[in-house]
Formats: sequence, C-alpha cells, structure tokens
Amino acid sequence: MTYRILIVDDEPILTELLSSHLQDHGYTVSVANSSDEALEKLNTKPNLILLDINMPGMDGLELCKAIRNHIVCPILFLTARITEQDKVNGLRAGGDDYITKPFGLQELIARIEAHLRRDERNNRPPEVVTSQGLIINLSDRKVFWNEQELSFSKREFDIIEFLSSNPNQVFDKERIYEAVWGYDAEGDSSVIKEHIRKIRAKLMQASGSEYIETVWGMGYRWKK
Amino acid sequence: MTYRILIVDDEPILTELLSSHLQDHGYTVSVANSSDEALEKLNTKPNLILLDINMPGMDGLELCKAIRNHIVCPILFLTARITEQDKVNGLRAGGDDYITKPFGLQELIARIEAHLRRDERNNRPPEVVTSQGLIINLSDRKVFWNEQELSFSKREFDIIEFLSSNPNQVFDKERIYEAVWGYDAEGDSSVIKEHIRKIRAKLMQASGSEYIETVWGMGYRWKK
DNA sequence: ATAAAACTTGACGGAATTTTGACATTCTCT
DNA sequence: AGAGAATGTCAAAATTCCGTCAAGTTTTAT
Repeated sequence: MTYRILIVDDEPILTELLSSHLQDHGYTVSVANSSDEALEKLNTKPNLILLDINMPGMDGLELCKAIRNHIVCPILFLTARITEQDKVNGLRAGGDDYITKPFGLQELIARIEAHLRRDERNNRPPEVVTSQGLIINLSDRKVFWNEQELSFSKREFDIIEFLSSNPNQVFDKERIYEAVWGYDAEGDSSVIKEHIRKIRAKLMQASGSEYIETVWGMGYRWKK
Repeated sequence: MTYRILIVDDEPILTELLSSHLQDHGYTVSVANSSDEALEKLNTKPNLILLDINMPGMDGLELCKAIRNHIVCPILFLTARITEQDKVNGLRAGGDDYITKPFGLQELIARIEAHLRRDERNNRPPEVVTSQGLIINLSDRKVFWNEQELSFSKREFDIIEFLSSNPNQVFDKERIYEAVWGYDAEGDSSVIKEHIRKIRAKLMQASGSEYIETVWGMGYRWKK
C-alpha cells in the first residue's frame, strides 16, 4: 500500500524539499500552497496531512478544523512556535501531533510512519476469508485450512496477502515484486516464480486445490 | 473507584443543581459554562460528559466532535429538542445518548450509571489473563503464575504489556521499540531480543511454557 | 558512596529464509 | 511440428535473522 500525503505550506521552497524527500520514501505527495488549495486537494483522499500553522489568509488552526469536517486522517502541524498554549490550540483544533521547525527529515519520516501505522491499525478489517475453508488472517498473519494452521515465510505471506486481497485480478511479476519488496527494491522479479511454487505446494498439500492461477504471459491471479 | 463527570451547560442555575446532586451520589464533578471552558476541562479526564446541545458560540454538536478528537468516554446530550433528525445528528457527531429536558434526576442517575458500566466493560480491562494460570495485572504492573508473583523490570513489563494486550498479532522489533521506548526514541531496536530472552527465561522457569513466539523475519507475537 | 540491578551494546554461530542459476517443461505463434 | 519465450522445478549458495553470551554503561537502591 502506498500512502498519500498532502503538504500544506505557503513556502514553495519548503514544500518542494519535503515533497521530493517524501517521494523518495515511497509516498505519493500532493502540495497545496494555500488554504483554499488545501481544501480542494482533499479530494485526493490523503492518508495524512502536514500542515503549516502559519499561513496567510485562513489560519492553520482554522484550516485544521475545516479539514476535520471533511475527512478523518492524521494531521501533523509544522510550526516554529512551540508554547504550551499553541500546542493546546492545535490539539483542540483537531491536530494529532506537532513538529517544530527546524526538524530533521528522519524525525519527520518516523512520525509520519508512526501515525500512519496507528491510523491503519484502527481501521483495518481483521481477516479475509476465501473459498473452501481457507482463512487468511491478515492482522495475525496466519493461514488456516479448516482447523489446521499452515506456515508461511514472510515473503510467502506477503505475496499471499497481496494477491488474495485483490482476488481475480492479474498482476505481472514486476507488479507483485513492487508491492511486496517495495517500489525501490532492486533485484530480479523472477524470484517470484520460486515463491509462488512454494506457496502452491503448501496450499495444495493441505487443501488439495489451486488458489493461484497462472495467466500465461500476464502474471498470476488469486482465484476466488 | 470514584468517577469524574464533566457538565457542560451555559445555564449556571442548572449546572449548579446538577453538580450538587451528582456530588451527593459520589461523583466528582467539573463544570464548564462554555465550549472553550469545556475543552480546557478535558484535562480532568472525565469518565462521562453531560453536554447541553444548545450553547452559544460553538454548537453542542461541534463541541462533541471536538471532544471526540481528544478522549473516549460516554457523551450524553441534554436537550429540549427531540426530533428524530436531532437524534441522528447527535449520534453522528459522536454522542452516546439523549436526555430530554425536563428530566427527572433519578432517570439521569440511572442513565449515567448505565453508561459508566458499559464503558467500563468496553475499555478497562484491569488485568489480562492468559492461558494456564498466568495473570498480568496491568494497573498494578504485577504478574502472577498461580499464587507466585514473578518479578519483571520496567522494560520487561512494558514489553509484556504491549504484546499481551495485542495477542496473536505480530510486531516487528521497530514497532515494539516504538511502542515501549517512544516513537522518537533513538537507539537500536536490537535491544529487544535481549529483553525478550530475559522475559522468556522467567516465564519458562515459572510456568514451563512459551508465551512469546518468534515469527521469523517478522517479529514476535504473544500466544493466546 | 557503594553496591546491586537494569539496560545496552556488539560479536558470534547456527538456523531459516531468500536468492540464484541451470535446466526442464509448457505455451504461443507461425 | 518447431522455435522462442515464459514459466516450473530443483538444489546449492548467499543472505538475513535470531538466540546467546559476555562485557560495558547507566540507573536505582541501600
């Protein structure tokens, strides 16, 4: 899953820097240089918002409240101020965290990740059930065939998770590789056929049926 | 346990009356006569909030949403209105119940108690009991194996608390480190395997069984 | 102040996983 | 049918990860 982040700040230099840095970390980034623009860009359905608290026109705090009327996602304030009162005001307006300028990019990334994870944990459906008694529990990362638990390695489970969460769709090896290894991973996506083999063997041994179908020349698909 | 109740209403006469009545029933009461005051008084960590829906300035519904961004507790609306639409609006804003004015004090107490009871059931497990006689008391920070108390250091207990509160889920070392040390802590999350080792040794010595499972390449999980 | 306990660090070996590459098989198209 | 490309199989190599220990540092208790 690749996350979308909306940056709201009126300093183009800063937004430019942040944007490219976040993109390097695999995020999809939208930028708004004004409050109005920010409200428009909410339709990109960001997973997280970085919000400069000092903005001309509508204040960052006001904007925060306005945003809260539309979507639910973590909102992190970027600010030079740091008084306790500011903090209270920000949280009161519906913000989730404060990051004071100047901040390290590492810290920024760490906080973003923390909030995204927390947010994700709050609204993740716990499990996916597929045909004929095979249960894939995504939060526990366990797979059951009837009462029996099947054991999969990390990569194997990640591939199962990706495919079974998007049943009946065909994904080529590059796509799967990107989803599981990461967009910037270097390496040969031909490893996948080996992992697929292992997965198939385990599933077949336990259940006696095929869950992953090869679509020749196109990729693989999870049958449902 | 004595519960804290926050009353939010702009009519001093009413708040005065309610306050003394609730105090007679053993509750600790805070009063806010405006929305701003209400938000400030959230730091008293009320267990329940009585909220007048008709308030000057920020509307009761808005206030309710704002409160919801900060704490989780039952919110009961006090209102003269009673249309179905109002009810829907209120619940949508995050309210838990409606009490229409004028109301009997007995009824009020009854509803408050009902909600407190329900709330307590929902999110205050004072202790976690896991398989075979192991008891983890989170509020006292003590662990028992049958009658015998086991001793854990702070870090050890923190890790046990985090894992056992989220049984069966797998957390990688970074995630555990973040949860226990804090998301902005610097340091090497590899310390965790050493703490895990200590925890396992103590639990094994006392109970003879494994509670923490290693999921290779993914992290650790509390078996339940 | 001193001792004890808790916490952290780094290194090592072994174990499980992941990757690689050679080769076999299957499929598509002519 | 046969060439070429894509996929499947297998075993060995490379890598990553975990458990353990010993030693150093910090914190807490006496």
